[in-house]
Amino acid sequence: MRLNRLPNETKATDKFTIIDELARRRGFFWQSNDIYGGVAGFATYGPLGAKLKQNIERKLRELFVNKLGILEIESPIITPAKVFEASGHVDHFKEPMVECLKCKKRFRADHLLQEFAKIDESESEKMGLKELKEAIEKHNIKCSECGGTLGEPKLFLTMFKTTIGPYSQAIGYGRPEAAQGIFVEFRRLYEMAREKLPFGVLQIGHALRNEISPRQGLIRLREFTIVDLEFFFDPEEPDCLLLKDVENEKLHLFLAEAKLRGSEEITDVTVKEALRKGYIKTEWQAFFMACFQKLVEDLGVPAEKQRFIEKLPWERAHYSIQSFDQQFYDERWGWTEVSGHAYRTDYDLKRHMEFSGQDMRVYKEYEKPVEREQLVIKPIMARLGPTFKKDAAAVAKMLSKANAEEIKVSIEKSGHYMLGKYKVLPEHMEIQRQKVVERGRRFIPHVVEPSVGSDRLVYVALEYAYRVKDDRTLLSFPRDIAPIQIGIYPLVSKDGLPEKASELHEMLLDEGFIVDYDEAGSIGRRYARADEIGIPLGITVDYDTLKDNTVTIRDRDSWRQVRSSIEALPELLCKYFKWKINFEDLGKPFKG
RNA sequence: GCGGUUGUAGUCUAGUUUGGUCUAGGACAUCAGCCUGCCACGCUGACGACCCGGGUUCAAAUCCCGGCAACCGCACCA
Repeated sequence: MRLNRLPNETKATDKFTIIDELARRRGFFWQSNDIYGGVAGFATYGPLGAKLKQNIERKLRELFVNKLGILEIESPIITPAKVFEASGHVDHFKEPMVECLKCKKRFRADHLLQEFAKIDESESEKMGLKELKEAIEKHNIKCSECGGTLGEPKLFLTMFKTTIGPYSQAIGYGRPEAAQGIFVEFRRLYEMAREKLPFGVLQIGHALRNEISPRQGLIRLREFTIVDLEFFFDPEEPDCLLLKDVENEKLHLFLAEAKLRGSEEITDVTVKEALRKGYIKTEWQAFFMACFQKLVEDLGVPAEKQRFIEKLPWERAHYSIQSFDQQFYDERWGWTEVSGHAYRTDYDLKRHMEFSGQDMRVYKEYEKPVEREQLVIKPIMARLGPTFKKDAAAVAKMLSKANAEEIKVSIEKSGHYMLGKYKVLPEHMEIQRQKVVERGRRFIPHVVEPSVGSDRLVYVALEYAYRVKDDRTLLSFPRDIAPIQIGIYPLVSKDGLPEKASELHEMLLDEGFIVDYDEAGSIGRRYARADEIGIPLGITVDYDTLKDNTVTIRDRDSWRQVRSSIEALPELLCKYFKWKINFEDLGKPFKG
């Protein structure tokens, strides 16, 4: 990611600062462990923030788990080292750094070699520390800032490492992504999906990344909540069954090809076009990108403030062959990631298959069994034995595994076949054409992975909800994510109004709404307080309520009011919060 | 990690240059009470802070050193 640069003197009143202050003051989030000075990269959610986050995650679950039938699991954060050795994280999730001995500037060792020694990326990535050191010395690379000598390259592993139990050799890592918790359970999950592809598994949970220098509040944390969705499909049947639902959605793509040209050109295409023109390699990936655009839109970010930026090959994670980052436009930080969309292919399952020895393949039956002729080599042990003696068994095994066509060609041409160091002759084997019936095939499913940071969604929702109206702050949350749904206020705190309002409060709580009761201060002040934490509706109990059991309902964003009877409230409010009706439908216009 | 700037109640801040009535002032918020008739009214009162640790000094919010944290820049960012 390239953050847009800001002028040196940032206005003290930019949105980030305001939201940071508001968040602390009203209890959305703040830096953890403050009484001990705090440490960067950890945040605590207060009562409102915790609720906001839950609501956003609930929305995500409604979309993916409830509507699309994606399976949700929950797996541990601490994971045995083996898992991340298999996943490639132990090798890749670290950065070789060198420090200039003179000016103390630090650089990525591999990047230096790419830049100054023209060693290509794939090569420099494979280098160990020694090789890096030697290469730096050989090419006489100096500090690009001050010309000073560079120190020893050192690796910085960005996973948190720990030991499991009292055994120091039992190494564990804090997971840097929730995805591996899904991959390692693939076999069971596949059974739970009734052994059918495609299917998806989602996990929402904490992940740990020991960032070198986290900043930007909720945007970059060392411990954060990640939502990983692994969607498994048959690479030979990559069609997305749900593409119809999104194919005409417009996506703003910032393609790698444009980036390479140094251009900031945005390609505006529909999902359908993006696939047809090959901008996005797999249908399911395009589908999820459209879903996430919609989701972020529903959190308050208009589509034109969003884009998908394609990662350049060397920017991509080790497991991905195509990645897009979903970004939103942030006033302070510029284009900022909310989600990543990686085509992980069969990388992870394949690696776990290799490292664990467990079969991660699925079996798919053909519609009709396929009959085909196959050349089969049958070793004749009676002849192999006398020729190869104690190696005979090994030769026979190799022979059965070898490419039959190749052997046949070789034997027809030269009368023998070289099987490694063994020379095998026609008499050692029988070459047969066999009819083979194949009823299905085994393969490792491919995976597209949308991955999103909950904390970033919370931040984006806050930033885009922030408004100032008549010098008053309000958080204009979409009504379905607002931490508190309804405020109940007696117009004045006397003459029985508080009692009546409390009754209404109890009643709405009983109906399952999240309701706040407030009788402190003037009515205007209470409205203002409520606006600042984004309560969508305010219900005021006044003197008429005592007479005819009606109340006023106030809209946070327009400050308009309608009047409605108390009995009608539960149903009306329920519909309102499900977006079935609008504010005006809640009652008759009212002028206070 | 480096460099620059900074660190005073829940929040924003005055005071730091030139050490001393600073027992640290104000505003907003919060709480208690009065008031209240639809958009931060007013009044009375209460709660509440010098980032942490050393040092210099008769005396430190103020000066010095170290740590921590934040912001900005560099670097990093699957």
